[in-house]
Amino acid sequence: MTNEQARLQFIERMGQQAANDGLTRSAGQIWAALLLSDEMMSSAELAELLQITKGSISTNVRTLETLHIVERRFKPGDRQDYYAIQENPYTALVEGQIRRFDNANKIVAEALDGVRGGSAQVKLTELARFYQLYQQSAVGLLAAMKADPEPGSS
Amino acid sequence: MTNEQARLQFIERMGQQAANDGLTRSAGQIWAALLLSDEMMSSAELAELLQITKGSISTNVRTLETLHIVERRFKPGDRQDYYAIQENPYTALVEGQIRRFDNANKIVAEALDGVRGGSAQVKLTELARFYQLYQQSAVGLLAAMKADPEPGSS
DNA sequence: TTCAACGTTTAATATGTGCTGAACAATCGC
DNA sequence: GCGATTGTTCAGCACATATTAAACGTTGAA
Repeated sequence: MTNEQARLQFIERMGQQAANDGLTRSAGQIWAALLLSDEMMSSAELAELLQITKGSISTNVRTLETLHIVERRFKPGDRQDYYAIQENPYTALVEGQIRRFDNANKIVAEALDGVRGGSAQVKLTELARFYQLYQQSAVGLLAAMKADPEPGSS
Repeated sequence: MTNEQARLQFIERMGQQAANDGLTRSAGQIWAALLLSDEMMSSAELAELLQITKGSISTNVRTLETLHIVERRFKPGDRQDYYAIQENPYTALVEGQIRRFDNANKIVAEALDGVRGGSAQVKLTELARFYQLYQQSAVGLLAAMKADPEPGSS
């Protein structure tokens, strides 16, 4: 398999994977393209490479920005916006997951407050325990990632 | 808030949460209803409580079965199928997540094999490292859950 | 055998969502 | 100011998916 084929395949697979994780296929493809690129890329370049309209690039890049995966950069004297992968993109993802566990914990805690009944209490407590363990695990992961920042060569 | 209101609210919220996690709203509602119920429930009971047709109950219960969250039970001399939450429903969820990380790792590993180019190698290695750390975290969580099986009272 | 009850499957419908293409706003060079 | 370039927004369309309603197969009782 040529270098080019490997790149296109990776872009396609990241698109599929993103679509399974709540993002859009285009967002995953943009992510992959920026991972593979040595330089930051303009939206025109992304649109040409991925065969996506600039409108879709705009919206998808915005969601990747809010997820702190992609950041917008500028070249002096150049009106175009450029995009690149952020410095530590994955800590933000784990932090987002932790926030979601917070929400889940709230739901279960409120249910435990208001619901009476024998085995329901038991099973809700099990569910709450699961969410708490999962959250602790995510917090530990985040700490490990921050302790070992994988200092990006450059 | 009455006991009944708290139950309905929990069912509704679990439905929303499930819809955000790749399941359907109905699947989340069935899950919640079985969590709250002291006894196992028939599909007729579920359909009546959740206002869902028996067809939808059938398909959604099947997906919950394949996820090892719900199991099908029978009463002697009763032709109806009954459903209940499985014994340790959450270990199976973590195991599923671990399998998904396996897949992600494969994608990145193959990309690392085939892609040449300066910073791409670095960033792909970072991504691989992230997936590996995340997977280790999930494996640790699974071990913790199995070590502390939260022996369901009864 | 016949009928009733139950679970499954499937076609049709409804609903949500992503993408496109065009209109719009903003900015820079001339 | 004017035209060109760029990013954003939005209506319309296309597609995927969940739900329903009905048909079907199966099973058990009379």
